[in-house]
Amino acid sequence: MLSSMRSPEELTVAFRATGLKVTPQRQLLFRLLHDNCTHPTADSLFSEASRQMPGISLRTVYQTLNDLTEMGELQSIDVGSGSARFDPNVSDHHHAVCDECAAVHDVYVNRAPEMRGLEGFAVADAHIVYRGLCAACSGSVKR
Amino acid sequence: MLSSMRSPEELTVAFRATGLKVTPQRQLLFRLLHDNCTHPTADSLFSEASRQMPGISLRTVYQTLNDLTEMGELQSIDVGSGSARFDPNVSDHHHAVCDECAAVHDVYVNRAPEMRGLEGFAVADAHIVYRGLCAACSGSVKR
DNA sequence: ATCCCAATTTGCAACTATTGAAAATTAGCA
DNA sequence: TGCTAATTTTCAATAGTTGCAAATTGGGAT
Ligand SMILES: [Mn+2]
Ligand SMILES: [Mn+2]
Ligand SMILES: [Zn+2]
Ligand SMILES: [Zn+2]
Repeated sequence: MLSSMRSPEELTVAFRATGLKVTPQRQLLFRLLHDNCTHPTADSLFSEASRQMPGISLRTVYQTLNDLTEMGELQSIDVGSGSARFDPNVSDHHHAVCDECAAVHDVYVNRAPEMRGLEGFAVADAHIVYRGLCAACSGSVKR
Repeated sequence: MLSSMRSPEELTVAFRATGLKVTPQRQLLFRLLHDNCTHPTADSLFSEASRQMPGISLRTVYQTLNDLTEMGELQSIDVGSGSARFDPNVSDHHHAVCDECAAVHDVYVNRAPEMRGLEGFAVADAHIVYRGLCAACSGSVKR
């Protein structure tokens, strides 16, 4: 059910097995993404990566994210915030975006909703984006 | 229920009442958008507008679309196709995007799905994007 | 019918997110 | 230790959209 990206160690093996090289840049990104539930953007990952490896290029971050996505280790999601968010949680789930702090949370729906207007449409995928205020932000309402 | 953008005539009155001018450019866009269920992009509207009014600028199209959106006459939707789609149907509904022809169809859901992971999240809005093959495209599958 | 001026349009530069291309570097094997 | 294909870096280019300033104009006032 919960299908998560493989660990840095497993990815190292998997990459080499496919003829892909395991570079320090890639290893760093494996680590930054592992168990990362913040739904980071390429740029936020680049910022953190730069701190740990000054000189790493944004292009490499994009490249690696795209590679991992093609391999099915990552999911690229679009919540309408302008830039893609990357998600090591590749299980079938949805997202809630806070209008205040922009945090992205996972949402699991049990049963698909009944819909009208999809007669004849062969649904391959459905993604729900909820917007509103997260628990932290709605708790700290200024009133 | 079905809340649609007002007619060109009604918008003309509404605009003037607000101190906004009714220019030929705006009138043209009022007409192009009225009853338009194609979920057009700014650029597709610009193309059609240019045909009827050579010289109109893309900037004006964006400006007018943004104004109408702020006024609640239009809805700007993001189905992940790179550019915003504008929808004169401002009722609460969802969308199905064809992976083959990129057409965007309206979808109405009766009952919201049960979800998990939203404890404490104050949902202000939810939007579902379905992807797959539309009736036309799944009918003409090449096999 | 004309004036006037705030609103609008236009033209174009700037901006953000992402990708393309080519040169420089390097992982991993022989 | 060398070799070479894979990777990284650099930087230009692209798409969609917005910012800004100069030129134009709708529509009320005269
Ligand atoms: Mn997620
Ligand atoms: Mn619609
Ligand atoms: Zn929040
Ligand atoms: Zn189709």
